Amino acid sequence: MLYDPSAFEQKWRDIWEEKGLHHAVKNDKRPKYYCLDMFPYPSGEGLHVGHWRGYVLSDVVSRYMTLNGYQVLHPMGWDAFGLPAENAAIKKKIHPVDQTLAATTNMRRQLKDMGSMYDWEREVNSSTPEYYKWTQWTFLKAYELGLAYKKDSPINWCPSCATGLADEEVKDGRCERCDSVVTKKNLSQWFFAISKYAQRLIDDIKDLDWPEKVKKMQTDWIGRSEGAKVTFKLEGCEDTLEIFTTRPDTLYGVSYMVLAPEHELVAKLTSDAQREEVEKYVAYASTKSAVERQERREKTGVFTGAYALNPVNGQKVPIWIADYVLMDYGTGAIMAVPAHDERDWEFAKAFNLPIRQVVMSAAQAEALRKDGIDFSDSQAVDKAWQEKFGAEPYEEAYCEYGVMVNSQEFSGCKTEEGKKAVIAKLEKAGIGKAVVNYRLRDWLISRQRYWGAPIPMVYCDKCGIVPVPEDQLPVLLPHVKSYEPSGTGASPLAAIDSFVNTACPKCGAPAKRDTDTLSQWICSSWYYLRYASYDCKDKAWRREDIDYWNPVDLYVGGIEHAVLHLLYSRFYTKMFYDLGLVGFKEPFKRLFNQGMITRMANSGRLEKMSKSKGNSVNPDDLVKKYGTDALRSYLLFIGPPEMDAEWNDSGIEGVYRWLRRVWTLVTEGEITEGAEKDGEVLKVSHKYIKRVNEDLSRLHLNTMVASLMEWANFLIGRKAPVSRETVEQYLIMLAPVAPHMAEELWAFLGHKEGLFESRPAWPQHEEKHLHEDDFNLVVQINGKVRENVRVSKALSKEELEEVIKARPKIAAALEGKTLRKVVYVPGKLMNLVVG
RNA sequence: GGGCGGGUGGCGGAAUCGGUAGACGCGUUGGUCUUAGGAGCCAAUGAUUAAGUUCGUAAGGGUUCGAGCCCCUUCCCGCCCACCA
Repeated sequence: MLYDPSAFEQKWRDIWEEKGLHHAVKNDKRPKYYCLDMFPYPSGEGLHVGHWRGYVLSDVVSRYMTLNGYQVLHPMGWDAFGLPAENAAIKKKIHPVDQTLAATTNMRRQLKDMGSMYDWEREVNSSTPEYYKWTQWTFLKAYELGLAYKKDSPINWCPSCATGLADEEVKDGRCERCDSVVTKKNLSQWFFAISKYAQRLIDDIKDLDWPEKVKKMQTDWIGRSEGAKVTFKLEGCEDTLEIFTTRPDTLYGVSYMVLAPEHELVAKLTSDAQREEVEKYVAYASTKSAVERQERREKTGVFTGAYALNPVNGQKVPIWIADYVLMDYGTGAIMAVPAHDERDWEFAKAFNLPIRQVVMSAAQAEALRKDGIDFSDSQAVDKAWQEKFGAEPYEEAYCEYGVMVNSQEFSGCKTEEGKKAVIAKLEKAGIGKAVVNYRLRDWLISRQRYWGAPIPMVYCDKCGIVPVPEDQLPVLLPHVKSYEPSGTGASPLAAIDSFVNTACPKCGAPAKRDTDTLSQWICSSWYYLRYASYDCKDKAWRREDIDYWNPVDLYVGGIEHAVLHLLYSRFYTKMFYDLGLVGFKEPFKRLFNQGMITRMANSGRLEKMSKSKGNSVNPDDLVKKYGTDALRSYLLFIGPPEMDAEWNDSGIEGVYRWLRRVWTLVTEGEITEGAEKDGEVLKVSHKYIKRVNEDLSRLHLNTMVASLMEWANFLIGRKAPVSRETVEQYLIMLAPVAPHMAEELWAFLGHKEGLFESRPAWPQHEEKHLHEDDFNLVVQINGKVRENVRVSKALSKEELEEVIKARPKIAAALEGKTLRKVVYVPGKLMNLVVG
């Protein structure tokens, strides 16, 4: 029979849909498995084969789990709000609602063509009022918990997207979406206090079954560092200056201070003589974007004319301003220790500031120890160090740990211990304390764009900021013709009077709505909960639904979300946990990041597949030519799923041929009824059953397909009848990869009920079939393979030695040599070491 | 500059533990079938050699009976972070 996938693939998709096989229902007799794909944004360009890679992987797992008796939830939906969708709509001059509808219609059709077992009844679309009503509700919950606050501050501003951005959305000083250089803008904006959760986000990630790379990226992004806050007195001024340092042990080496140009004390401190120069520098620094800052590595800065006093030795040190100190990290001010910090070193060199060494290297300490210096006598240490090393030229900053020197009573103390000792001294004096500082900053969630969920807040002259009561949700996004961003920092919604003007929910007086919309990252921070309780009308979710389905067992998606979506979702889950709304602290138990599909682009380089780069491959054409099963198989076979893989147009031919050969074997070969009786077939089949199961459990789906190919090659190559049992085992294991063909052949074998409907037992290998009396002994001489000998497993090492020594080839090699050693790896290899 | 991955035939990639390097597939070559073949089927396919052999996992060194795998040095590619005090 001819292998013609177009003749049956659609038929089976219709049958699965008709019978509701993909609809996940709670079933307490079966264990549940929640397999989730990161939902895509509805792009007018549709899906290319790069998108399919992750979806095929999650579908194979879902189908595998289904056939293994699990109740599987495998949903799909649309991350429809947000910049990409809105920009696409603007470009096409259509309304985002229409653009979304057109794109989802096309993409849903494409996803159905994949044969994925998505439960379409649970489909969500984040841009529908039914969904964003609850997105707004999550904002109110955050507000209720004190996690949402409004702040007037300089924010990341993308001039091209005309909206504020969260720190996570800025990459290399550029907008993550459009690559424009990000600037700063002063706006009053809503933030989520994600930094309050910094420690919990670090602690709980450790136990997750996630790629170490992602865990590390996220942990580094949160950026915990331990150190001290130290208060410096200022000369001739009542104010004090607070700094953060991770090296309190170098406090005696401070030779100047630096404030960020934006620091609030700058104006106050600056002397009249320096004022003009300082103001010029502040103005200059404010115009520089993050990108420009990176381009110029030479240090710049200006002396303020003011001095601070070192709290431990009273030394007078000059205060400078420089843009290498960042306003939004630590306290926006540092103590500079050029001898032991590279950046301070460069600055001190550039401006000829003093450099004082207060840490000696481990080598220097060792030399002093050899001289018999008593490290508990700090004066002796200072004296000895001065005599031996004091005159040594100092070529660069010494940033390692070592032993303190020139540090009064701390000299001779190891720096690790010195940290604690210095902090203790500062604490006692009330001018410092140990603190933990995080790099993670609060999450900016206001967007000055139209296509998002309106922030459910009202401003009343009398009552101030008033949250919209839950029963008045959703705050509907008005349907308007003109929605382009204003670019001024005001949201397009601000120009719509009927939207802006409302009554205060508290006092009823005329009031105004917040006109910004919520970042689309909020929509995707809770959708995995909505899938579990998709039909709940009066709440975001029913507790019993999420108690059954959540957390997600396997989450599949791209690594680009390592510190965006995945961080936000974890934060949101912890917030819900604190509110008692969910019973778990982490949303995704296991994470899998599929690699990109690359292909030669217009640029002449291998690049990630995308329509704009001119290197995308449309799955629709391939489905037409080879069928869905072949495309699915090729996307698995192309390489290790977690690694990038290069698309090869002729690669799909290979898997297509394999499927066709299997098809021919079943439809044209002779199949004997009943169990497998041929010992050779049993042995080989069970070897492959074992291999396929191992590959599946480790998600090595490329070698899983290779194993299935080898198994088929064996069965076909025998040119002998195959038993029904073996064929059925093969089809069941093929089913997750090529479900349509597996079903069609299952029916061909006479089954009345479909394969996925009846869920036949998943094959497990039996050790007894794998047992062999003989094995291939690899014979090596001095580590080089000389021969392969078929021998009995019953033979001892000594007996085997006799056997191989009798082989002419080996005997010849041993002739005239002394046998020094025999290494035997039982059941595998024997190495004769001769000299 | 820092961190994390990688580097294996003409190509994509195999190789659970340190034990036959190159599975599987593409491509190529030859054969077969055919009116035809850009279909199918069969066979060969790391380099070298007439063969035995020898050489081969980015380069160099080390540990080991034995190294793609472990250790050291260097080079190249990718990703992430980047003046984070």
